Amino acid sequence: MDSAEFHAAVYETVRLIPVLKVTSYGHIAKLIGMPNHSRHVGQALKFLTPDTNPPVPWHRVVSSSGAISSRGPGTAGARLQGDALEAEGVEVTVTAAGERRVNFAVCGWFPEPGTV
DNA sequence: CGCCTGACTGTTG
DNA sequence: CCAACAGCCAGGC
Repeated sequence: MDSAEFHAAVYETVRLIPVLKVTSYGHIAKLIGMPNHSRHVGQALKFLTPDTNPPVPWHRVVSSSGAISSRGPGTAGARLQGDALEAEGVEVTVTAAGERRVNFAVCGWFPEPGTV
């Protein structure tokens, strides 16, 4: 699988995430058969732009702990992701440190590979 | 070929 | 809950 196929696989999988559900980078990696490529899932997602077509609901992908990883300077990206999730009706918790996280117990989506 | 980086993860104390 | 560590691997230099 080359880089382009990897990206495509990640995008396809992310589009499978139901509304009001979120999952983790690591799980996306497992679903596409590459359990050790969690970092590259993030790399594939950052390659996306608001104009990407068809659209990919990347905001439904967070770290394994449910926290939204801050990328780049400040919390701009994480804030936008949190807003996008809230806009869809997902419960987003904001800690005292301003860190955004989602409640996996309520909206976690972790199907076993092969069952999707 | 080696070294560093990163939208990561799991274990340990 | 948080910090430190140790794996992980493609991509840029």
